[in-house]
Amino acid sequence: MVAGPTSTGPGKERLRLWIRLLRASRTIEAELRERLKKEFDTTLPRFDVMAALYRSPEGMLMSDLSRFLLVSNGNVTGIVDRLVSEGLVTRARRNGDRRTSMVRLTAEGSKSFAAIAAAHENWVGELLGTVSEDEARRLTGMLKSFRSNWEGRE
Amino acid sequence: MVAGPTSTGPGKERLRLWIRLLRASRTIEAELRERLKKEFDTTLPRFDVMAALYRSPEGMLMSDLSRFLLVSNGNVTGIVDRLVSEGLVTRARRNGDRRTSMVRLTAEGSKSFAAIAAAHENWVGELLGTVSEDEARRLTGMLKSFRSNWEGRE
DNA sequence: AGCGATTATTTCAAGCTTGAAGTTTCATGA
DNA sequence: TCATGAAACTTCAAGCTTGAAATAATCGCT
Repeated sequence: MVAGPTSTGPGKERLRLWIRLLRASRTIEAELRERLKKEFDTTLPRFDVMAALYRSPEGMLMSDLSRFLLVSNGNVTGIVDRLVSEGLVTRARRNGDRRTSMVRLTAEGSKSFAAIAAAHENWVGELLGTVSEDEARRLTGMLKSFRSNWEGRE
Repeated sequence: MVAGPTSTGPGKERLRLWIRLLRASRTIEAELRERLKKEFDTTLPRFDVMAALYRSPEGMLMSDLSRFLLVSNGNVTGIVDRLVSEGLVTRARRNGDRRTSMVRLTAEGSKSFAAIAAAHENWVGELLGTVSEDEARRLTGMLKSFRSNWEGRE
């Protein structure tokens, strides 16, 4: 996924884009992962789950989480298990539907996340520092239109 | 890594870009992974290693591979182990430095990769079909300049 | 020659990830 | 009511991933 196209031709331009896209996100992701580990002794998947929950104080279902984070159900189960055992989130059984449980940040989890998120935002600002504000806006715009087109496919 | 910034402000534009970048690459990556599995019964990491080797008929060292693919040494060991056991690549001990071995595609591996790569290129063309050729070129350009700035940091 | 540092690689534990199979609960229509 | 199917979730095996520790071979220096 990281090697480039070996020749020129019609479909090559998009392949080139894909390679670049992947290398950029892997590079940044690796750097963020390393810093999360070193500075906060946590991981990217845990951060992702906490970020989602932070936006939803009322809580989220397991299936909400997996849909939002673009990962499988079984995956979320494991990550939430670990977060629960660390006291950062809770699974609250509901009265209505006993199959489901609302996952929420604990007070400690919320406090912990706020601190990590602040550092995270600064890191991203630093790592993407060479991209100008204007360029960032244009890139974001293109990626956004890609996304909405994607969602509207059969 | 997938949730968005919750407020507006100075550093938010790059954070927004990062979120979009990550969601786009995860989306495409998931689709490619699924197709590689279904159509060719292989995985993205195996494909990546084979793609790197395909570009270097003379072979690559394990450390060349891990550097090129942006993954750890131990990681490559496992993937190459599996490719060797499938008869797709070989580890050739060298006369000179007995610590190292040249990893090469076998004839079967090379043939197999060529077929997969052709399908892969078509998939990427399809998945990024909504991005115009011109947009693709501009996006690639921005990502390329990000990359070269990145490499030039201390 | 020999010793300490460096380099290339493997091994390992812990955690992430998927997809498939299994469990429990709910909804629906005969 | 109650069976049948759908929905929410968990479990599991296999593979990916990292970072640290262990091995082995080479290099540089005296």
